[in-house]
Amino acid sequence: MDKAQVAAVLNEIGTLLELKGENPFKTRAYGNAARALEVLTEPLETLVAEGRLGEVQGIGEALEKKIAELVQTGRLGYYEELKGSVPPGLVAMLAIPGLGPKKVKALNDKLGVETIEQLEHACSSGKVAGLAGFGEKTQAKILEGIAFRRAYASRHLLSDALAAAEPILERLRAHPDVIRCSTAGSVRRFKETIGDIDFLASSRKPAAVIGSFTDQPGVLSVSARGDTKASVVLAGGLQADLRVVRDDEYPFALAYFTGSKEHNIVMRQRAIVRGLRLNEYGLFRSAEETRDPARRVRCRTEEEIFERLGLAWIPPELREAQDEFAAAELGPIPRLLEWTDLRGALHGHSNWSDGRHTLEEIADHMEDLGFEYWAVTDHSKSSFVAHGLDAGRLRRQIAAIRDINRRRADEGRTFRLLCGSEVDILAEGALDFPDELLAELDVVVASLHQGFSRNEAEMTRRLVKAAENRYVHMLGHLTGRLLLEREPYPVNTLAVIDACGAAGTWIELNCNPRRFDLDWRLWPHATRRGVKCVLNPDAHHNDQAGFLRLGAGVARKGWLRAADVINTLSLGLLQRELNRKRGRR
DNA sequence: GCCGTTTTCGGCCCGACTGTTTTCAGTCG
Repeated sequence: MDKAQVAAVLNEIGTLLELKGENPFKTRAYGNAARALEVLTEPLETLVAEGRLGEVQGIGEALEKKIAELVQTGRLGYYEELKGSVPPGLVAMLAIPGLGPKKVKALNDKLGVETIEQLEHACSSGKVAGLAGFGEKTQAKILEGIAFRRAYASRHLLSDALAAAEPILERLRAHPDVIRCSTAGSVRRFKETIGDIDFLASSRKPAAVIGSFTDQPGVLSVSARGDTKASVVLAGGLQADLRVVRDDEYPFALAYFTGSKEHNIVMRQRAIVRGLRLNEYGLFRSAEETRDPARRVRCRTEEEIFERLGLAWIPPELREAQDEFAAAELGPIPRLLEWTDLRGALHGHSNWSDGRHTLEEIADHMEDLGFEYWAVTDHSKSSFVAHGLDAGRLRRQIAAIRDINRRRADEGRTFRLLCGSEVDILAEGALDFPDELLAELDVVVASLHQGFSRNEAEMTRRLVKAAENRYVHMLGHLTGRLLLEREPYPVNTLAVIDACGAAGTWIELNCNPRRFDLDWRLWPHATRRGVKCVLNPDAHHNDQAGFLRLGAGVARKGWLRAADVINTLSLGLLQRELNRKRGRR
């Protein structure tokens, strides 16, 4: 079993233990261990084989044994026994708002409910309202939750959340009673998928701000509305929450509601060690009084809160309780990539394959946006559903691009299209075009589009072989995942990263919001191995140049700086790097 | 189940809200 599978089992054990009514700290330990595994940069098997698993923070004696059993045998007796003792439908019920482990357990114990369908039936017939601790409102809320779940997905793409958030934030900014406002939560942290959208505002008249929020266009229903807090459901099933605080509380509330939960826990622990107490209202000098402004440490910005806790300011994207505290203790966090650092992109499509626009339209649009270069990398012949190019059409496209560039040069314009291909990686890692043809191109992206059902060893071998080809500049969307749709194909990403490091091959961060592939969690490891990143929109339409802005936020989550990203280079320096891979000067 | 410059036991982040209660448990973020 690989670490992702082990982590999934540990998370599930945590959930199952919750449903059995176990000590909440024990159940949390499983979640913590799963998170610790996800960011390991050494192969899990190595740690297990060398008996060093216990050295990982969050993994003790008991979990070390359980994880070793999973890695070595692919099974865990404890897990199977536990799983057998809890009806699988109970886990699904936890996803219904208002239902936690205690209530689900009560429903199961007292009514024998084991599935969501049975729960719906029990609610409809009024049995749930009669239980101790339940009532009419809870029963109605459960029914509503079941219907909502059926109608909408529970998580959303970052791009959808941002598109919904921007007009709401504009409206807040324009409101006369709003002093400061921001998105918070996972949107502000640029998580690749989002549960709900959080907003924070400061005001002297919270009721007016709350009213404007719940009454705005696009709100389908209001699920909660208090004095300082409201929740609404937007079109598409997205939920949006607004908290309104006093302006002197704003920086504390912003830090608090940005999270992540795990990051906040460490922040609070740091406060406690310093004899302070941290919550969403402030940082306080007394352990007892947690609202009194007179005892609050004065901080006007998030920066000052971090400073008071012995830390440099941590950009929201990094607040995932991974390595940000260790880094922020040492001094300022390095300047992370900004999307405005990007000078162009190296993976995009035209209407020669499955893109929308002509070469001229692409050149004009990208030049207008201020880019210096843009690579056209249409599909190769094996991707026939995408109208992949054969050798003849590719050579004609090269000529067409050279012609466009020549005309621009004559007019004294510096923008250039680059000739490229997104060449298919075939079985056994062979490429869809011969090396002689690849050598005629400026840029080569190698990607997998077929044969996803091979096993991990084969998939890894194919990618490693492609990475070792001197004409391949980078691997495209390395794991093939489609967020909320399709899992990554099985591949040993660490081994592929190592091979890229050795061969000087770059790895793409595909900025299509359905992909964001390679995952941000792996970039710190890739950077340590000397692998450069390329931020690519994989654009099929000119509007998709905007994907680069989203991708830059995700790149920041991976601690990427401008120097780690190839397409921050000017055209001249880029061309030198493109040639260097091929052993040319 | 983990962890230790209060180290092998006794803690483990903390407050708001909701609905069900008559003093609070459960859920959520």
